[in-house]
Amino acid sequence: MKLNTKSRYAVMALADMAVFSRNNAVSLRDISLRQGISLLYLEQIFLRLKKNNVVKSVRGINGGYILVKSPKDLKISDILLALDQKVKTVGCKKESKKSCNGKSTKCITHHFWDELDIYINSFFENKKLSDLLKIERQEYK
Amino acid sequence: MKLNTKSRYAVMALADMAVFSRNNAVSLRDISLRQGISLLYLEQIFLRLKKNNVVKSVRGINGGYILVKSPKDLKISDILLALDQKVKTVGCKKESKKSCNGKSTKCITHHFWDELDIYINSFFENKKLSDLLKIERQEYK
DNA sequence: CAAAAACTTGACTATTTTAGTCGGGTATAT
DNA sequence: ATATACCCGACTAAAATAGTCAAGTTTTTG
Ligand code: FES
Ligand code: FES
Repeated sequence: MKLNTKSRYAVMALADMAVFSRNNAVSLRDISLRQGISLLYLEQIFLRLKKNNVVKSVRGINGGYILVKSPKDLKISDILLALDQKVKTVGCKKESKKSCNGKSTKCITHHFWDELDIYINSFFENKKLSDLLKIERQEYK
Repeated sequence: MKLNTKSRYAVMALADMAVFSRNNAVSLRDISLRQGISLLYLEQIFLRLKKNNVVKSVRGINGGYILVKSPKDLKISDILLALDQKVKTVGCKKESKKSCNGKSTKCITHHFWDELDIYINSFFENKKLSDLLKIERQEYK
């Protein structure tokens, strides 16, 4: 049960922006250098963040990205959602008639995993980007 | 963020045992038929459950497996642990000096993922196998 | 004893997912 | 003009996953 790097880097990059932007756009190049994330990979990630309205872009020479919401209002779940990373610990969909094992009845553990999904998602729902910064600010210059 | 099938099938199979054993050993063949899980795959899973003392085996003709603890006392985390599925949402190890991005300092989001891991693990720590059955019993014959 | 049921074990493999890279754009400030 | 930085689809190497296979051993029962 691992988070993929895309989600992790997204959160990392947005946290970086929250720390280093002073109301101006932050370029991916800077984020890449500070956080040690491949620039090309960041581009791919920010494409989706932009499409899902988490950031907006400024093109041209002093361009970069800007957070749409303030870190206080940006839920971590918004970030994960932008990257299709809704937590779904098992493949079995709530809606579909078919259960995970192909049978028509739900498997014996179905409800349990549902409960787990809700539990984890609520963690991400209740955390804001600003919550990360509070804790890390002392350690990180 | 998905659970692998090994862990899911393990929980499923043990729940099956809890329901269908009447103090006698339950054969993998029966579990396989009831739950629709490949027998060969179950063998692989139970090997580990046995090594980690979650079940014990009875060989020979009316053999099978028996839960070591009662469902009331068997934590879901014990099951996951037996399958090396400790929840570790990011690759970065607590102990190691190296952080996830290869730098010597921990990344800006490190603490957050730590918190998440603890949160999720506590879910598994606090759930017992018997908790699954309570809920499912009505739905499942 | 023989045969069948059921556990034991390591190795092997196809498929899928992940974690990126690449190439060729377009917009804009100076 | 030109450098900087976003834009976007397609591609790929490597790792993880989900499972199979082969070749056993042990124990019960007829
Ligand atoms: S039927 Fe939903 S998890 Fe198995
Ligand atoms: S340094 Fe630990 S998660 Fe990045």
